[in-house]
Amino acid sequence: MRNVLPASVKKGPWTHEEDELLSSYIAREGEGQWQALPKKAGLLRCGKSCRLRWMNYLRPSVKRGHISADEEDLIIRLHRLLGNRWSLIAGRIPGRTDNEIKNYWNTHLSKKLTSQGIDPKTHKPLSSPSSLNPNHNLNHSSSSPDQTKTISTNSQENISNLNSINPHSGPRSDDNLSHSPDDGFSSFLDSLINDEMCSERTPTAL
DNA sequence: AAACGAAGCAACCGCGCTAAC
DNA sequence: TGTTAGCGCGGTTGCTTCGTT
Repeated sequence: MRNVLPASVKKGPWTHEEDELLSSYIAREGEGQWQALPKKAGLLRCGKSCRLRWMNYLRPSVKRGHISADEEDLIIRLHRLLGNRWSLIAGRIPGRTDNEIKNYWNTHLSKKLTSQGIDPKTHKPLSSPSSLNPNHNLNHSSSSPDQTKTISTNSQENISNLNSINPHSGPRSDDNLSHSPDDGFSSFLDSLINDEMCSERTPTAL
């Protein structure tokens, strides 16, 4: 019933012409109506593919390229707080998309933390008994299906707090790249990040 | 210079949530 | 109240590029 695509729907890498069609259509008509968009824009893509392409690549506010040390540090802190909630993390880093952050984490940061002796899932020392989980004794088996579903205890606690503050559908954010720094959710997240920074500097304060 | 493997990244897939009917 | 369609998210896949032998 869902996602039944006509055989003519194109897949694979986007061409420059397709990008132009999509960008010009959204410039004229705006975002939304993704299911109807491909037909109206003259694209042989599914709506999902169009949305993804726009969100992750074509949108003017998307900042592509090198991730700075500050951004990297922020990603690590946010991941410690939120776990694999990439859209939430992306929402705190202007111009970065959830997909980009997810990829960067999987290809760079998880390895970096591991090389530093830190479990990238729990953010605890790999040698610490508390970080040992019977489900993932083999730290290098990154392709293990259950590994990706695991969220640290700290993260889960924080997420439950976040959900209670942000009651509309928990992890969802209306716009990954837009910010509303005045709302309670955002303030709460800021305070969590600050707490993290303080506790790192004074570990005994825990 | 060619072959091979590893790493990086764009894109796809499946699922869950929500709003509309 | 139940069903359906649309949207968005996280996980995974597969292609491309880069590095090593």
